[in-house]
Amino acid sequence: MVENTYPPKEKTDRRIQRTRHLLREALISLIKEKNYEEITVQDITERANVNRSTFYLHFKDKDELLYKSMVEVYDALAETMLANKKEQTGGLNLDHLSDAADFQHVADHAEFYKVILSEKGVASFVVRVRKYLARVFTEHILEMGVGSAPRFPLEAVGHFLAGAEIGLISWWLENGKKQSPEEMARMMLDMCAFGTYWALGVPASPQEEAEKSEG
Amino acid sequence: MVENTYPPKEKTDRRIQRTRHLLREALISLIKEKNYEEITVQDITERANVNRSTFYLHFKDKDELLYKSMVEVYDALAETMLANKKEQTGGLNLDHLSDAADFQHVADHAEFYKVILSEKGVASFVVRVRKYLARVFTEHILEMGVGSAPRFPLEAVGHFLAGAEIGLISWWLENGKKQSPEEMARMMLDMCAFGTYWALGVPASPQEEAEKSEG
DNA sequence: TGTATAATCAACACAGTGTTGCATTGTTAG
DNA sequence: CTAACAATGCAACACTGTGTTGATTATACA
Repeated sequence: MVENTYPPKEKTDRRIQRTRHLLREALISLIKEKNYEEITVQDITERANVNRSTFYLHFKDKDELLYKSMVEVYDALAETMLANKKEQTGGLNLDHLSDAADFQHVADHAEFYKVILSEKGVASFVVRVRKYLARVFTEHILEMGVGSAPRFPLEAVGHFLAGAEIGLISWWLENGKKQSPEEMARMMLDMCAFGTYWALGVPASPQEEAEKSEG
Repeated sequence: MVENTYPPKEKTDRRIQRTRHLLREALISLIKEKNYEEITVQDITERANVNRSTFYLHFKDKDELLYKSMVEVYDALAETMLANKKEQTGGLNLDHLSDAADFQHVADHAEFYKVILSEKGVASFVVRVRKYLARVFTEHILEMGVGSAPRFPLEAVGHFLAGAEIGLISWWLENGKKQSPEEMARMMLDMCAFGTYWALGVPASPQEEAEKSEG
């Protein structure tokens, strides 16, 4: 009897699991030491203690290895945010935009994100995540029902939020994750909702308050 | 007589200028077509119509070529922001944080930034710019004199702002720079000062307003 | 125009790649 | 437990790109 499941299981053999895991770990471990671009397949297989030809049985090249690792994390992120969205019950508001769930997700994959968001990291992944976040934020803003007169293009706001979140996350990871995911979510939410003047405990300058009430 | 100037002029010879310019342009042009990592020195010299060995008379490898191109832009950015800072006269406020000058700088180097911030771009440059912006923002916040009780670590706010600005810039460039630098600066400033609710023309939710006034 | 020096060209050893055929080992199903 | 077979190890291959060299040609500048 054929199982005919999708995605195909195919990973039953422990050797496959073991090899792929070793290669993945070796790559992550190497990215900590040198730029991704400088890493060779030889380096990876050497560290993984796997024959070089075996590498090619599993991956086309090192990019595919990285890509498949990324997709795994990326899918987990998407899943996290989707699940988070579904449990929303009416009364949508910006709270959702930075529910602790996404910071929790980052914490769960801290090592991966720390490496990949660093100077030694991979541009394509960061940009992809930023675009993904921007899309999610923008869609959510739409569902929230914006007021009669949004002052700026919604997409711009989405990208602003996405960039800001990545900025916060990078700072968080580089400084040893001293805050809890909940604290980080609160930071994100508060700064988005009330602005940075408020976050700093500084009153907005007079002319700006004037502009605000006139607008 | 020895000139002994610093930095050394050395670029008097037109041949040098010409060659380096050709190589730089070739690299930028190639990044538009394929990932930076896939580009070879051969590709670059071929497109620049320069002998491969000539390349090595000027640069150690393609990383150095890119790095020197980056530094040029990066220095220009730093200079822009420093000049901008100096002409501030008392009454510091967040306005400075996104004076149109930096968006103007990006506009002046639009092609470079568009490529380098894209999926095909270079992680190290983006991270470096983000960190630089975060530092500038944080320092400025300090000089501004924060209130007695900043609610979050100042560095976190700095990284939030830096990420947000990069998010906005990326969106701007990807969408064909339809806004003027001044419009972009206004977006950045307003969203930072008043928050995204305000930017969207949506009132903050009641419990948040309560939290705000209690804080 | 003369001279310094930049660019070209051909050739080199060397790194890493991607693939192959065959031997060896480990896993799983029966 | 054992047989079948799938995954891995191993050695060798052609190929591409690198970084350097020495001799030669082209050109900028004074």
